[in-house]
Amino acid sequence: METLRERKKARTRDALLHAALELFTTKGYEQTTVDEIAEVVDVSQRTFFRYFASKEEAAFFVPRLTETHFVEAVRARPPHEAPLEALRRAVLESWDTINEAIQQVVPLELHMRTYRVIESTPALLAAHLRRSMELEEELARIVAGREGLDVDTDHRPRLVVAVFGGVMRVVERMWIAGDDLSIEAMRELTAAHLDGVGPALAGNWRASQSY
Amino acid sequence: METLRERKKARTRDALLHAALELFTTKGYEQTTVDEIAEVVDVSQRTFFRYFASKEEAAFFVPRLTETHFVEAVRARPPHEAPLEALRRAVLESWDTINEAIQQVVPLELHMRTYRVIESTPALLAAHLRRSMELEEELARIVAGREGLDVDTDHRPRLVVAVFGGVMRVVERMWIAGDDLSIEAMRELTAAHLDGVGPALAGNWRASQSY
DNA sequence: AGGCTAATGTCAGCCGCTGACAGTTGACAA
DNA sequence: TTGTCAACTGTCAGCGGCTGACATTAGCCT
Repeated sequence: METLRERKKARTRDALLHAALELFTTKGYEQTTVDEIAEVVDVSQRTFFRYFASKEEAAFFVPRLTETHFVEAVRARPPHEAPLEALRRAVLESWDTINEAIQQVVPLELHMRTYRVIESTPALLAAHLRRSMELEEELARIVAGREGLDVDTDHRPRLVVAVFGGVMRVVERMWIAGDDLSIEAMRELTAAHLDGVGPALAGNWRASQSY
Repeated sequence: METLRERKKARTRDALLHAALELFTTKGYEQTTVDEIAEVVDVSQRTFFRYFASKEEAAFFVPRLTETHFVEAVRARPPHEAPLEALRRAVLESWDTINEAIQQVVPLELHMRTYRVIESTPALLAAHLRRSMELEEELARIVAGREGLDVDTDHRPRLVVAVFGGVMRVVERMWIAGDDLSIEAMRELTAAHLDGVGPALAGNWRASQSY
């Protein structure tokens, strides 16, 4: 059974998150002060920083959820799949199942708008890229593990992951720039672009020699 | 002939830059306050911000020089070279000629140490990655221009550039992590790694079909 | 009911950064 | 050389993100 205190905390956090994203997407990230966010929820500014380590963290709360969701999907892939194939299936699969997880926290449409803000706000874009880099490092280790390789001596895991990450970033930008902000549109873009690079890199590593 | 006023300005800027980098590399970027930097040079904090738009900008002053140097080297490459080949030659070439340009502003060794700070300071790393992304966009357009392609319809320019950028970032990290901080070491790492990926992507585009 | 602890508010303060205004110093012509 | 103009600088006041310390409130548990 969930205690009252816990429910209250969850409600405050959700309210803060919702207020923050709503303000970010309407008046812009930089134009929004933490005081404003706190005022909407009617708590002190100090309380905001007890829930979120920084203003930035509020913007990235949902993206963090989708990340862990995706990484788990990658780990769950059968080991016989080629690396890029496993990554590909994991993204597409997680796109399908992430919706409900997101919507329990924030309206999907608000999340979409937030992505646009992230991409168009220099400070947030920078943070996003750094996080992507950390994610790629994690993925490289997973891929290396699947293939029985050492990520420090064999560079191929990092290479595929880098290519994969590069494609995903391009897809993100196209999705955000386009009109259709639906998950289906994202699915299609992802599939099409990954199919494009696939042939160039999806060879059977275990049989081929390294470079 | 250079006026006294201009010389004074240049001297102040150099002093601020030097003091900033020296402090960043000894006590760390976050631990260094702008007041401290200004105090070393014996100017007001306000003056610092008249020379550098932000504390960050001081850290990236020299990197910005090397960037423009490199981009110009790429533009100068003969158009018959394949894209990746042109990029490869441009980096290696600019490594050789950038030294003097740097040393006119800051001791080379201080610049090296600064790179380590950038890579190990989250906020700086994030800014560095964002700048890399902007640079890749510029390079993609240059490559597309050379090949007579439209960067918005044909994704191959962005792909090579992304791969190139990915390799360069890996090389940067290895160089910084290693003991040999010389330009020669950087040259070797760059050459070796680019030779590795080359074969996989250096085909003759104009003859081959797009995917 | 009352003690314990988690959650919150308040306050003071640091740091990055900016606008406004005044004072100083170099440039340049009369 | 001197006086005028423009550039450079210092000072000050203030905003916004963020933090530590301490007091207060509110839920939990016996």
